[in-house]
Amino acid sequence: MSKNKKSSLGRQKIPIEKIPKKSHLQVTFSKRRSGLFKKASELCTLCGVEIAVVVFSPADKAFSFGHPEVESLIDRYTTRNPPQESSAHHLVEAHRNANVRDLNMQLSQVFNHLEIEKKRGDDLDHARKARQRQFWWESPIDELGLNELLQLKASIEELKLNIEKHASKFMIEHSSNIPSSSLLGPNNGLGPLACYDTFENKPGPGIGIAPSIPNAHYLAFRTGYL
Amino acid sequence: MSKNKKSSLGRQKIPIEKIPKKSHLQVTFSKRRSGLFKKASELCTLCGVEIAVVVFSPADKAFSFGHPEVESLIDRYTTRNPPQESSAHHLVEAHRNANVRDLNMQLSQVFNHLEIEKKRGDDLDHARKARQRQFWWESPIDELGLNELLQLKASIEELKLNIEKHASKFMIEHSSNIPSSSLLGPNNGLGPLACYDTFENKPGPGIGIAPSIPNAHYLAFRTGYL
DNA sequence: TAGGCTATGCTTAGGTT
DNA sequence: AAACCTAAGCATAGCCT
Repeated sequence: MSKNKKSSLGRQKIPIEKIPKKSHLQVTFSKRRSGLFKKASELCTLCGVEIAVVVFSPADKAFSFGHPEVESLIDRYTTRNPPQESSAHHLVEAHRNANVRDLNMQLSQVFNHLEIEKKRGDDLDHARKARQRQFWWESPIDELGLNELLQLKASIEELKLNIEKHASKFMIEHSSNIPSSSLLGPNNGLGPLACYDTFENKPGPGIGIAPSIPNAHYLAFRTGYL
Repeated sequence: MSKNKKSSLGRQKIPIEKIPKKSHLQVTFSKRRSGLFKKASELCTLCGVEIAVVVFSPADKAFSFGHPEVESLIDRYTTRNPPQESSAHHLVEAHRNANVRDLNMQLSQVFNHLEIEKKRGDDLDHARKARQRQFWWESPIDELGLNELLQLKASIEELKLNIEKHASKFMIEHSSNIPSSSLLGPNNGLGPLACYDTFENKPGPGIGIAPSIPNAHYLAFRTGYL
């Protein structure tokens, strides 16, 4: 932010000769390669011509750019294929289109995958944030107000009773012949929890960020978070 | 030359799309082709790499640049990239007219984005799974075994007591002058929960997925999930 | 490693010859 | 067409994150 010190000297002229420093060379190769490909693609688009570029990196890795496809252009170059309307050309053309479609397909697939992944990420993130908002009673206890504490206590009492019922049911089912219905009624185990619904959706007056009141069902028995 | 009229407007921006006017197109093709070859040769020299460029003009004439030679590089390229057209037949017709430059760019961009989103999704998902593993008692109650139920009940009883204490503390602090320490001791509110540590890390025998036992501290007072 | 930034050097659109 | 001119637009070297 000083006025007398430039943050950069800007582009400096370099001699067109082999760059001695490896790291430097690597950066230049990367930048100029993409620049070259961009120029090729622009020429391609502006003039509607077909271009293939193949570059072997310093590490001998092959990079290529081609419209339509490197292979078909190479083919055409080596065989000096005349254009238009010949059956051979139809094959080449078909191959070319096939490659274009292949690229399109890859793009579609990857794009779809991206959409899915993005949505998944968004959902997970949103759910996490919602959780933090919804389950305020899981905050440190010292941050809870009296109202929240009392509600939490009530919920927990109900929860405890429910746990006891289920424990009893469990013991009965696994240690005697007394049918559980005789103790617990026809409920399937979720039924008893219905009573906790009265705790639901009751706004918490003490805390602004609390959109709802905890209920024992959610506290311990919600099946999933995301 | 006149003093109030510039001899040239200089380079003007043009959209990267097919040039409609033939004469313009021809000039541009010529200029940009030589520019492209120059760029290629510079990259060649600067980085000591091998490059082949093949361009078919609008009149379908072949121009090429190559170091060392186009043919040898083509040879090298083709031997390393066995042509695969098996996937070519699964392709969608809809996008066949899109230009490859855009597709390549989109593909790269989308792919990069995908990598980022996927990693984000994986992280969130992993955290969620870790949660589910850690807080097994939040599974549906019917999936808990007797042992888990009993432990849960015990934890909840302790939790309830703790809640009551805090509620009392809260009421006292907000309605009288009696210091909370006289009722709760010097603990900061988290202290009393330490006793629940005995519940920790005791493997639940009934459920294979239960790596730990709940304790009231975690059950209600953990501050974050991810 | 990859991207972003900035100031220059380089390329090139639009003319003219 | 091809060669040259001008100046605006782009590419990119060096630095930083």
